[in-house]
Amino acid sequence: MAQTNPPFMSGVPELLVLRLLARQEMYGYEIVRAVRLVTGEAITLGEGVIYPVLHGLERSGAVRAKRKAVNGRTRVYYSLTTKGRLRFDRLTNEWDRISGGIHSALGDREHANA
Amino acid sequence: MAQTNPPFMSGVPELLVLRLLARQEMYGYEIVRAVRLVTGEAITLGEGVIYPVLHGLERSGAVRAKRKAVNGRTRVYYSLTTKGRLRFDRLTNEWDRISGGIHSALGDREHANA
DNA sequence: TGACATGCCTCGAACCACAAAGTACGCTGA
DNA sequence: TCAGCGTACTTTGTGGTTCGAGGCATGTCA
Repeated sequence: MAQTNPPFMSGVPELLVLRLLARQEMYGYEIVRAVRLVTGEAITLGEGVIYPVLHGLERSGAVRAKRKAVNGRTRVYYSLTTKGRLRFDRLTNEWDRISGGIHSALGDREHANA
Repeated sequence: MAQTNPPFMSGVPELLVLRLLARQEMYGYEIVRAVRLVTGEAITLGEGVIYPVLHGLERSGAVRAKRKAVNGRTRVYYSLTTKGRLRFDRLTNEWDRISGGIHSALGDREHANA
């Protein structure tokens, strides 16, 4: 049912969340919409994906949570810690390595029609 | 132990196998070494990854297997079917979409240091 | 005889992305 | 007053997938 493990998406939610939080602190619902924006509509992540990622990152000390009351509503703002910054750098390198490798492999696509 | 679900690797083995077989027929062990080569050492896939992928692709009709005796050893050569060709095209589009989205999101990395 | 490369295969574990649904609040309009 | 909608956070269950380790067999070379 849940079309799980779609191709090429492992690790991507975490990378995108870290990327957004590297720029500025944000809250979950905001991140959900921001992901669509910054990826040019190419990637959409539901709340069921974002919140667990956020909680996992907080548990591992990569982000810090701060509750704020806005319009009588409570929002949980997340910001990157030094540890999160490191994790983001490491993940980015990893992404560059993998996507670079695949780019090489896909290479000259016109020659693929053997 | 088995460091499963490494970031950014879901769907990648299948894509690479299809890519190699789109060029020419190959056997499992050969594919293992070829992956290292065509990705510029960026990606290494063990036999424990390649063989299950091959079997899955065969089961779904994307590749055809042909046994050949070479030097008294039996090799199983795999070649792409029309169905496999379609699957490869679809996966490639998917890869372009996702990697493009991430590229946009990562965008100007110097501005990431908020 | 032993060691090593080739070649195919299986197994179990852990991880994690996802959809769906549930809770709750505040605003607006009828 | 009540319905409906957008915001905001959360939990649950599922299942697909990669991965390391290792088993088995053959051929070659020393």
